[in-house]
Amino acid sequence: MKIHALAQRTGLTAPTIRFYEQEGLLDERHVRRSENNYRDYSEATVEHLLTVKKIQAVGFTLAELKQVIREDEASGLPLSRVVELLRLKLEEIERKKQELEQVGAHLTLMLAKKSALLEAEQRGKTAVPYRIFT
Amino acid sequence: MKIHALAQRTGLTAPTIRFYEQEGLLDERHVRRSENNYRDYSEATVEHLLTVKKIQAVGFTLAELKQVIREDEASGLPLSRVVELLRLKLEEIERKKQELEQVGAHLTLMLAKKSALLEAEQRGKTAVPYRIFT
DNA sequence: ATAAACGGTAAAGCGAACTTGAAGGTCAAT
DNA sequence: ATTGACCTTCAAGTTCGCTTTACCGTTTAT
Repeated sequence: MKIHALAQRTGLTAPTIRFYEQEGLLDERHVRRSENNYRDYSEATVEHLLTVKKIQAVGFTLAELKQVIREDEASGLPLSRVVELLRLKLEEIERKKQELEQVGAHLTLMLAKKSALLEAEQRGKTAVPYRIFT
Repeated sequence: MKIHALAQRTGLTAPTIRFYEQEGLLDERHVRRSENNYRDYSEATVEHLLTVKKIQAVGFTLAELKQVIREDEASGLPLSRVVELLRLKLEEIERKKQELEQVGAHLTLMLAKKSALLEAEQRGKTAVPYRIFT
């Protein structure tokens, strides 16, 4: 399978796949070349890249992914380690969510204040002095 | 007030303040120079930068901020416009939160599956074949 | 035979928000 | 007078995940 076919199958683009290779997200067996120096992929690579996409989709960065792949190549990545990594990432996501919640709450407050002010202004027809965003 | 003092007061660094100036986040009256060509700031700039920080903290980018500052300089930024901007940003934050929620849900599922597998493995003492992260 | 479609490489660009580095001028204290 | 702290500018580097550009070789179809 040549690179554009693989791209089709995985929903990535050819440059992205080359970039992933360069970044070490594909190990030796996924980087075979045919006579003409074209990259030649197997079904296994389709699987591999789909897995990469999944892991990325749940919030892992490419650097973390690379690390995981290397750990797996080296020692087979025990299940307990996978569970640990998932737990850590889940905590990270939760933290981010909370941050957003706080920002949202803050924004909601600001909005309420400004809306009230706006209504007062419209009712009283007199411009109320205020600061932008405070 | 010289730049490091301002940095102290605002919790920013001097390079960041210079960068903000360069990016147009400080208008003329915040960019005075004294004899020796050192930047010389007033209390008003402390206020201004703290406001910038606040707006940034609720999710506006520097580019958006710059835009807001320019609108305000030009036409005084009507309250109705501020309300509109806040509303839009709040929607954006909500969207991001939902994304994180979906990712979190997905991660939770993966974690549950792997945890179950891990327990089975420990109980049965026989390594269960599995794929990392699937 | 030739043109389109595909493959290859290397390097640069993007956007966001800064940080860091190089190379120098100024000021306060000893 | 000299050290060290602080100021200046301009340019380049950082991180992330790609995309784009430029330029070249190969294969396939007509």
